[in-house]
Amino acid sequence: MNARRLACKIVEAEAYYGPEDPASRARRGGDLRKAMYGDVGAALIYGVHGRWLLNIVAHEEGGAGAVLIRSGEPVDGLDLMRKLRGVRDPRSLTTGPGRLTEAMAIDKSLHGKPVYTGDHGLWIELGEDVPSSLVARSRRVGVSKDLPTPLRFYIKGSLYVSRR
DNA sequence: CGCCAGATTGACT
DNA sequence: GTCAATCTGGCGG
Repeated sequence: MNARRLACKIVEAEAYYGPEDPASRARRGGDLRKAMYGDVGAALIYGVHGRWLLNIVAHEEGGAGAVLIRSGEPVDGLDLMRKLRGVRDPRSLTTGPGRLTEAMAIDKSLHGKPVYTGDHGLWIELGEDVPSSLVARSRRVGVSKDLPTPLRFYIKGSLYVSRR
């Protein structure tokens, strides 16, 4: 096992659509908008409130959108995560979008990289199947202008979900 | 170049 | 529960 590998299981995510979504960054201009229309499966990383947030570009042909990775359950490299975060409690390591990126050493340098290959330091693998009975949904967290549709998905009962 | 909103967090009452 | 520090990207001048 590679001591430098940092791994966690994604337990919480949110969907963001294109310009029709009032909370979407595709609504504004610039590089973020371009990225949301760009290659599906690319990491989309941007800063808010002094933190980095990890998204994966996801949309239909010709559309725009992304999935925000909000929370994870630490799997590998806990010691290094503790060092990066400066806390010991596993629940405060990767629980929350800003905490997750800090614990996993994710920053803007990984922006635009595809997450389905591992040759640049960041990748996502398929894990075990999660029965849909274990997936709960709610409205998005921290969004000032949310859609009426619940677009946050998380694993029911997981201790590593940011909000219950 | 300055202003300001924001998909957050941690400290505090 | 409340509140302010944080800093990047977008946008106006």
